[in-house]
Amino acid sequence: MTEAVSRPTLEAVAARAGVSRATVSRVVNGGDGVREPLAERVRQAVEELGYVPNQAARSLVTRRHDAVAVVIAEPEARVFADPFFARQLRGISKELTAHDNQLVLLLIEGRADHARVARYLAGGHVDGALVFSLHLDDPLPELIRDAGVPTVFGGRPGWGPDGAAAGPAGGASGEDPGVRYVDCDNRGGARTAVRHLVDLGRRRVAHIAGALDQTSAVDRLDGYRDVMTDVLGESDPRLVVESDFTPGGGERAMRELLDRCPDLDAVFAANDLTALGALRVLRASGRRVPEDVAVVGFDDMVPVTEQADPPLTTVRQDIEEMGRLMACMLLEDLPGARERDGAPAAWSTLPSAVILPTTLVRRASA
Amino acid sequence: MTEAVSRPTLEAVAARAGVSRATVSRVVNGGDGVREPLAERVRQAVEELGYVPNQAARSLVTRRHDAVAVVIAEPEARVFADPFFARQLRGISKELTAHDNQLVLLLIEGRADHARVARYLAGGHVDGALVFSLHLDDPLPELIRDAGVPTVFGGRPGWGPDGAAAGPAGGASGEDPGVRYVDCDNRGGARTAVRHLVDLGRRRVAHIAGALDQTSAVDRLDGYRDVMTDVLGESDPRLVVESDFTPGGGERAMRELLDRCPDLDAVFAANDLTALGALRVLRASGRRVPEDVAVVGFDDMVPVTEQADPPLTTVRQDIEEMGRLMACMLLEDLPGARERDGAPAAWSTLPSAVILPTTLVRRASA
DNA sequence: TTGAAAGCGCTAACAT
DNA sequence: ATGTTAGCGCTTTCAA
Repeated sequence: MTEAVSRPTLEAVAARAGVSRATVSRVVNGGDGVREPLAERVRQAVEELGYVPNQAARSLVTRRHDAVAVVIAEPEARVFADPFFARQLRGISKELTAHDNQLVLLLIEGRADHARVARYLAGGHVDGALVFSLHLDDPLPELIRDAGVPTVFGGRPGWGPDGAAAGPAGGASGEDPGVRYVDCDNRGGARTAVRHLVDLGRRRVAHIAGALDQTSAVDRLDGYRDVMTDVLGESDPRLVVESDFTPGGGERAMRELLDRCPDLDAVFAANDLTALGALRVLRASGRRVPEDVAVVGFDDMVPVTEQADPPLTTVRQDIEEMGRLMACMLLEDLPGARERDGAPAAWSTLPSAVILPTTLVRRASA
Repeated sequence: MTEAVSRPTLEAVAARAGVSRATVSRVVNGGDGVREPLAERVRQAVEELGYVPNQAARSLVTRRHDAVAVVIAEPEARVFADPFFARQLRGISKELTAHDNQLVLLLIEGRADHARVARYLAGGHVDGALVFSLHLDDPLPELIRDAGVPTVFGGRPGWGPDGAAAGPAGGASGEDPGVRYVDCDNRGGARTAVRHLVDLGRRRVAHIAGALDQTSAVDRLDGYRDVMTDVLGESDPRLVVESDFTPGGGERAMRELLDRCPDLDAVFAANDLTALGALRVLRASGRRVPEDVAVVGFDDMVPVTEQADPPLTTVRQDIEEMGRLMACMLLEDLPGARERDGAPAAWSTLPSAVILPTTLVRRASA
């Protein structure tokens, strides 16, 4: 193995530049308070020696790591079917990179991993955490709170006092004000979708819900119910089936729905993948989409929606932006954020929760 | 912000247990050479104080980080469409976790990021690197070599002397023996796929190749050609189109092929996503699959292949296992690997390159 | 503005 | 088997 030979230290650079370690340190960390000719000599030496600071030594004294953990707690299935996480990661990565922070990925596979992750976070190896895919019974939030690590959640956490999402225009809901999260306007997006179906003249609108132990699924269901009761005075429970955000689940749910209500004329699926499954079953049942049954999805995973047959009308959320914002929020919470980025007078602090808007993307299915 | 108060140090534990720091250190790191009653007292103290070792301090002296970088160099498109990376990451994560190593994710977006990543790796922040998705002109390998970090590649790197993959049964090809990588038997898998089509009686077998700046695409093309020349004495170049591993690319390629050779009776696509696009165009053109045109994909991304219409016959590779093996190989290269895992006498070293077998999964499309 | 010196928390020789 | 001690490479008072 090519073993890295011992890297040059501050000491070495100092010697070469003929200054003290302290001076080199100053130059390396922004160079305030070092006169130009000297600073230049130091930079020279750094360059020539190929000096790179030893992060461990630095962390030891600063107690900062410039690293953030990303915790993904999705047990199996969905992570693979769904480009969702790849997208979020991309957004997060961009933002972290821009601020010279590293991304430590923590994937949770099973029960034992919760403890492992909690220990890691509590161990002070990272400056903060970005946590995804919380399920209602998830032990993680509490463990994290105990760990005392600054944290931002992806998606509204479910343990808050209320089960209601924010209104269409965004703004934090009535949660524990300390909890920071980024989410899209699930409820509002769902309303838009269902309203669209209603505007198309559909009245027997079914909903294939996501896994209801996740707030996104709950909020979308609520949005669906909002419009249905608004329009019809009630929401027929037979038109709702809980599923799991996967194509296979979508198929099963669609069969169930057709069984119960063969005369349904529209379906709002909790996400695009579910819609895909529904589409297949509808086709197999001899129904035409959208003529007989109109279908709307959620997410707008472009490769999925555009390749669907027919191309899927759906509610778009900007997933990458959500990731970026999560990272942004977290970085803001970290000590030293302000100084490090040359933030001017108007240092605008993000609110405790950010709800991104959604938009309806019309394609052929509805 | 809930700010973590200063954690207990070794010193504190030592004081509480009434022993020296060295003794505590020994117990914490495996506890060899500490008599039981004492060791127990130390464990008590650790427990009571909730002591967690400071990784920075430890790294500073051991020069190890118990962290591995995963570098994904896919510019855009594919990462999102394809659950491929999620799967590999899962495999890697499992193996690293099992050996108490952390996963630092480095996503490469553009040209500037190469330098950033190289600097990071050279900076000695991680013990090793797992690198994916190399393209032929990629500057990364060289930068990494210079960085002197132990590295394992995902997929055969393209800069070696030969352009040929290993034989069907696996084994390293004639590369620089120092380069370590894990790949599936792309060429053999392609052969199996095309042979299957030929066995079905097809003779006008087309191939939609992947991006030919990646060895996986080249190897699959080679496998295709192997069989075609074997069966027909030649491989008609008009039956091959280069594409990009995406559904959209698959569509375009399929149209092109139908244009050139309307009488083709089979298609071997470089991956499942490409096959998906091809399927759509074939259907749109009024051709039945598999009656008129048989289609075979590559990868076996189950959510894709099973949901395809008709379900896709494909070549399966065990992606998660590839990830696991990559991590395994890297860990092996790291100093101290042997001692840390209680490896017995027969410490079997993985070969420099591992080629995993593929299997044909028959579904409805061929 | 620059330098000297004191640690940060830990491991690993070396003593005992 | 256990304790003592000397750093690992860096930042950060404090003096000059």
